[in-house]
Amino acid sequence: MTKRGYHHGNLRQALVEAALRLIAEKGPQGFTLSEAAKAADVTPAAVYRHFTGRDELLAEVARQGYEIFAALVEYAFDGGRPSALAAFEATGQAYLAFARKYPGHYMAMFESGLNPQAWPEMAPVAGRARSVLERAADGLSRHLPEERRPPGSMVSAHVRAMSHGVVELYLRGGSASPFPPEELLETGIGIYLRGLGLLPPDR
Amino acid sequence: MTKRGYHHGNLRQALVEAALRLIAEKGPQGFTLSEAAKAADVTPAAVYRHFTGRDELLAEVARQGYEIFAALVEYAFDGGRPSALAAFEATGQAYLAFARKYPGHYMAMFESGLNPQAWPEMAPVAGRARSVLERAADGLSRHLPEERRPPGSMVSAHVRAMSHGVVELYLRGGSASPFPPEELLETGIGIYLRGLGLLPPDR
DNA sequence: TGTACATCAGTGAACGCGCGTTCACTGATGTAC
DNA sequence: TGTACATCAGTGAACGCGCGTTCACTGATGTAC
Repeated sequence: MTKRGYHHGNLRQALVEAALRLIAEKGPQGFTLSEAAKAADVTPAAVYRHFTGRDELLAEVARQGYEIFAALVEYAFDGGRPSALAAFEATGQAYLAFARKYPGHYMAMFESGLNPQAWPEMAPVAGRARSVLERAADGLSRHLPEERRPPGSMVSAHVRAMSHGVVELYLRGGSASPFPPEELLETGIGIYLRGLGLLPPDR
Repeated sequence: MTKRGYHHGNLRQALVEAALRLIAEKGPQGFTLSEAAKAADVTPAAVYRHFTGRDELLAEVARQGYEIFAALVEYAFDGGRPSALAAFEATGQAYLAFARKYPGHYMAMFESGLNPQAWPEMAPVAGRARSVLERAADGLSRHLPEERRPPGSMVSAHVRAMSHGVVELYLRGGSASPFPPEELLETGIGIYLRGLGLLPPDR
């Protein structure tokens, strides 16, 4: 079933995976084309058979990350059990779990500084994940009285911001905190949803 | 009043300021000692009269950033008007304003990946800003009934996470949002404080 | 099945570049008398 | 005020390194007959 190509086999994907490991280790800025090539047991020049250069390889890593992330989020909401609210509450945790489980993808997506719009293959995939989150948030806020119903795009931006902040400061970074990142995020989002009126005011 | 040194004047600070501009332009990873030297009209080797190397220069930039940030936060809370709550609400905005006004400092502090603990001159200053925020949060949560009173260190971590997330995703990053970062953060923190019970449930 | 040929993935050497860092030096500044 | 000397901030050249990228090539694989 594994169709081997001419020489190496599937060098393209092997390079992506090597890059993934390197990015997770040293960050997206520390990742180099040459090292990725070496890790795939290949000359740097060979990379140019599959990518136009360093940046396109990095962009492909990010693109695959968005693919995985979008699938994850879609699945979480399609099977939104026991309730849409509970599923949405889990969003932040999904974000955090993704950052833990796919650090290379996460860094390429959110810490590399590359602009999704500049890579035509990446933009639509990135948009998909975002739109799922927004629709879920829209669905939720419909339970609120109209006069204090923030748009779904705002709610999902809030949750995304807090999740990303926790990842960068307390999962990744040196910022010490007496609380594990998961707890920090769970409590933070809980308080936020209570503030929205989606959870009862007392415990 | 401006005491000129031997040749250049105050090269040490001139280098810090050159670095600041470069970091703001290209990020902390893109900043190089050689370019900073050139921007200060000096040979790269001259840098070694004032710093042990590239990383120490970067660390000094971050240290000065923490100094400014700590002063800013301290001032905001000492004159906490019209109320401690209002002052605390403004915390996030102060964070965001700092990121806008001092982008080079901000990046050196939070995006360079350097560990404050590794730089003895930096750690205490970094700790000062954090402790002010925590004490302010502690003061606030004392208004809450004991059974739902999260520790100040948790509340300030939540606010810090959301602020940082907004900066990275919506101020800095390419993530488009229909809302300006300031609005996103103000609404986010408002909802959060409402969830804490520090603001009335309705508008 | 066997042979001649076309394709093209990966090689190996080379390029120009900018990096951080070192070192012996030089010459402007500060100081002692 | 003038002179001899000490200091030390900044110079200029050099280093070894790894980077991304290019190019003519080679030889394993696929294909036509």
